[in-house]
Amino acid sequence: MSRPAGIKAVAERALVSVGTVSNVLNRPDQVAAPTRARVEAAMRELGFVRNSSAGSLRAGRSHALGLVVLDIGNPFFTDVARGVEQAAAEQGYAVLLCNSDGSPARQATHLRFLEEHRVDGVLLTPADSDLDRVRELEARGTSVVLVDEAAQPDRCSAAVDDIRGGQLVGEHLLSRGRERVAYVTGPDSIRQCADRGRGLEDTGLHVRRVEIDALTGAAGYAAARRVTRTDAVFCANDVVALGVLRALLEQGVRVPDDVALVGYDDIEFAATAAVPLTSIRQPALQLGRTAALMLLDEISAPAEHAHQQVLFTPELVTRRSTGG
Amino acid sequence: MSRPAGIKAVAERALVSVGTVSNVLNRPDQVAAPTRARVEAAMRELGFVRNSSAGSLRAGRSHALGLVVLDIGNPFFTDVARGVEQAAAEQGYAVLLCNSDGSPARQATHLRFLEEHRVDGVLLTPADSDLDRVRELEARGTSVVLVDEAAQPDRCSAAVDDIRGGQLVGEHLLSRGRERVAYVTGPDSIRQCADRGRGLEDTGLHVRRVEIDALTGAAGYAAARRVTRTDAVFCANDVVALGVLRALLEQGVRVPDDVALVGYDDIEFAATAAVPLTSIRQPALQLGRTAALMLLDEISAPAEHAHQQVLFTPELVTRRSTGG
DNA sequence: TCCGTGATATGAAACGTTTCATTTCCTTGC
DNA sequence: GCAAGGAAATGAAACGTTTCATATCACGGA
Repeated sequence: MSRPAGIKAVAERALVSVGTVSNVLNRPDQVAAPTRARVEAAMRELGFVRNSSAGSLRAGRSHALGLVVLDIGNPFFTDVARGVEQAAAEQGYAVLLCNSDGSPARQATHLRFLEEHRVDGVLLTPADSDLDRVRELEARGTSVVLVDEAAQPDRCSAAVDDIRGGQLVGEHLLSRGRERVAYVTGPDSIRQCADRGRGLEDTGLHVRRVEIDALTGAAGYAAARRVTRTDAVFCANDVVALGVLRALLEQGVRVPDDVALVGYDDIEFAATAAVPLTSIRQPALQLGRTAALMLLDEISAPAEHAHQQVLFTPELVTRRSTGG
Repeated sequence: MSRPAGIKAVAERALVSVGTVSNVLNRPDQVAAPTRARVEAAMRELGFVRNSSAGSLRAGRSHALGLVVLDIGNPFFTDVARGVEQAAAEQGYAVLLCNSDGSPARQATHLRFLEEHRVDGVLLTPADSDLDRVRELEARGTSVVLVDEAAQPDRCSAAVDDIRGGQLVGEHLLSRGRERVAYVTGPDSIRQCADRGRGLEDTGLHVRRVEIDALTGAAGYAAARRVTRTDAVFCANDVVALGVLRALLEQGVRVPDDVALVGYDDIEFAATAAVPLTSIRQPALQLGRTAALMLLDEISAPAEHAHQQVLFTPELVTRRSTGG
């Protein structure tokens, strides 16, 4: 299997120099129409496919962005990814999508991979409160924008106010007369979990933490057994909440009569749940879009670029799981 | 911003040749321990990160696979992706994940992107019954394995028997005494949709097709209005079914008393739905794994490789939406 | 003493682009 | 008839690796 036809073979067939073929590829308007037509014909005939390795090696940029999300199984993040891809595509950038599944080790592996591929910038939902690797990445020249995580002034970020989200939940539960709430959440090293809990506690509710090691439906299902003597359960996200819901219903617990239940993210499936789920809506698509636009701005004009920390406001969506 | 340190800078600092540095990277056991240590130290000190563009340019392979899925928003496909990534990682391959969203145009864009990146192979869930682009890809030397789609003997594939899945649904509905079923589905150009419908009709049920243009919850919700005079609804997948379910409940239709409802894929959220959903379970993870293994086998030993068409069998999971 | 051998290390060529200084060829105005 | 200028095309260098034929060295055996 010989190597596929390159720019050189195309040049020979079209009777032009390789420089001209490259120009057809990258600055078509600087090539006379008939020449261009000849080159394009040659490309078609030879089945030419540009080798982007060679291109980015020489050019020093790849026209690709990296996106590392926390959990590709969570519809919230697929929406974020969609937003990123939209914005990137509009400017001719491709997106390499990676899933850390909340593991710092996998995150590190992916960042390394993206850096080896010389992506022009990285969008990261950190799985790790320790941003040293991110700083190293930046030190070597790769721009990083944090997604769903607020940053210091030395970096761009787009996030949603999780503390406020937690408060919204707390206030809502209080208004429904609930006072003893269990908070089913991941480890505090996941900032979203910590902040939502903090917001909840801000409202003065009596909160008991029930920690799980993965934000999955299965983990939520299993954790439901540990939820006792409460009149409300708040889960760090909807996926977990739906797992908890299933367990509660199987145990014969009435929702919301015995226990109110609140999730987070307002994923599509929250509305179709056995008991439609009260949740916190986040502008996922816009979060991704905004983050990508900031990154692209930084990439295209590093000099004039000013770092920005955008903070979106979450929104309470009440449904039957808290009494509708 | 100067370019990051390369193999050459490392070589200078460690007082060895570039060849030796490359050996440390690729054949560490052929380098004497003290030399290797010196080189590794130099790498650390310079913050060396290998440039994979240069590597794959020269080597002719990228140690990366491409995966194009139909719908990243469907948990079924994220499970497939997980299976693929697992298998790939075990053999030191990375996976570039792309989402066609069912659009042939987006699929074509992604295939082009993957080819330009010279991935060593592609896993594809076709958005398009026309496989000409795939054949071109293969003709230029990229192996392709079809996922969730049965192939001819000239290509590997891993799929689940969708006709059988449709039959399972039909038989089940008949056993529950339902006779007039609406099939809410995407265009027949999506083979999964066509086959599941065919299987359903095989059982002799009276089937009325209700076509939607995207397999989303929203489309299902909207389509529910067009479902009339039936005692059962079968949806091409669970995401759609959950949308239909929401609409039915809002309309005051009782499920399953008035209308039985069946989905497909058995995604996690099917079990926690307002009315837990009868569905067809598919071995998503294993599907991805198997496909990836076949692809990797073809890549590593093209000569001995024999194409295989694996067909998994789907499984009916009955829940309350069809009377439990 | 000398040769053969195996373990290490070397250095230059090659991979397929992009870039840019230069050349070639036409137009245009005087 | 000629210079100036612009448009179009050229060709060689460079990007950072991998690979491979070759060089170097130490050691054991004859």
